[in-house]
Amino acid sequence: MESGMISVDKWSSGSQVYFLTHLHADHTVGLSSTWRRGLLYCSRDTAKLFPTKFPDFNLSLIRVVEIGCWHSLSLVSPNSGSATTVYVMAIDANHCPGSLMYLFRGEFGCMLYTGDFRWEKSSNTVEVGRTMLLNALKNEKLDILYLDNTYCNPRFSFPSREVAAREIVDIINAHPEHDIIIGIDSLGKEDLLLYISRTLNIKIWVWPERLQVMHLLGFPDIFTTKTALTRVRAVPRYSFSVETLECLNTLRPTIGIRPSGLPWSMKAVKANENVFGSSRSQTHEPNRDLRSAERSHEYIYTVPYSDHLCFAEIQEFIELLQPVKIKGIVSSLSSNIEPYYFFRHLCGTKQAFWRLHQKLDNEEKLEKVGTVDIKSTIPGTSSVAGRKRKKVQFVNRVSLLRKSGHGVRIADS
DNA sequence: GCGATCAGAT
DNA sequence: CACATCTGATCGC
Repeated sequence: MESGMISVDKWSSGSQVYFLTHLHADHTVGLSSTWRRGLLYCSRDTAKLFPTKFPDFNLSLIRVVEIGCWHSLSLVSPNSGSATTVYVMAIDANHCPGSLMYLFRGEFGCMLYTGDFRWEKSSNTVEVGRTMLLNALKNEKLDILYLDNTYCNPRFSFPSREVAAREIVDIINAHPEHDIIIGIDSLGKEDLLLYISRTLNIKIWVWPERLQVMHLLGFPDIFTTKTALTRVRAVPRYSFSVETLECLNTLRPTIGIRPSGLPWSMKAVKANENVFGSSRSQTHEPNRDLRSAERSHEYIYTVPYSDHLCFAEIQEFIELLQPVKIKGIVSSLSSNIEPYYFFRHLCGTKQAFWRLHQKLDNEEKLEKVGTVDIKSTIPGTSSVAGRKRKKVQFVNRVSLLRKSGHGVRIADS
């Protein structure tokens, strides 16, 4: 029977209340202007932006969750059918404007749903979030951690956004006579644009809808839709291509910058090929020596500016919280796998629990993550050939899982 | 005809 | 190869 209490980033029916971590499109699949399944909890910034994405949404269904304090929800226990109270605290997820993680406490125990997040040592937001989490958990164990496992593989090593932003400014400074275009999405990377603007004392062009988002979020007046005012333009990522750059270069010398992308993963694969063999005694620091910006094309620079945490940050986060159990919130075709594949040894209590489940998980993994590159993660694992045979036959199932997207229903009966 | 869902491209 | 998003096709009402 499907009768849950709480859904996070999941919009099929059957829950009493619904939580949204942030407003990126892949987390709102199933939400629409005609929503009427129940109350929707989100951050203040997310609530502000809501009407731009869902114009006719019934705003009386939205509840703003303030960061850093416990809120109580009166719900019905799916087990007993009687009233029960659930407590929730929101923490800044440091992913995009308005993004939150949610810490829940109730009859089901204590669980944290991170949503997409970044966890940089150097970040003040992270420092605040760390304190909030530790205070909120105090002497209580975290039963389940729903984790952003987007980059949960040692191959994913990249610098803080602060470092990446400096690299981008360096690239711009190295092209004083060029126009610059930067590919961004409809939400996110605002801090990068602010940093560029402040450092170079220059305005940033954005497209009109994006300017409206900036205004709604209360960013300083450094964004403009007037092309003549600046040589730096932030453009929708989908309109950013080799063809675009080649076309622009027939008019004016122009370079494109892509914050995020693949070169760091390719390099990291080479650099870390054997890393897992010794990784249990070794920490994975973000690679500071590697010059990470890469010229992937005559006019295009790709810089590892990521709004998701890297592998080393995942490790730190798990060591901090020592959850009993971890579940990844992202399923991917090939390059990441279930977090406890790497971090089982860092989980709280109940080693027997893990031993028991490891066998099941290994079998399950073949089905869920059929195309994972075993060689680059655990060299020398036996029966690799057997796993590879499974690879093809599970591709369809993996892609189904992938389409199912993010989100979870908590405390199903 | 419209929204929801999916496949494919970027 | 990753993410997040757009376009266009298809499905269901």
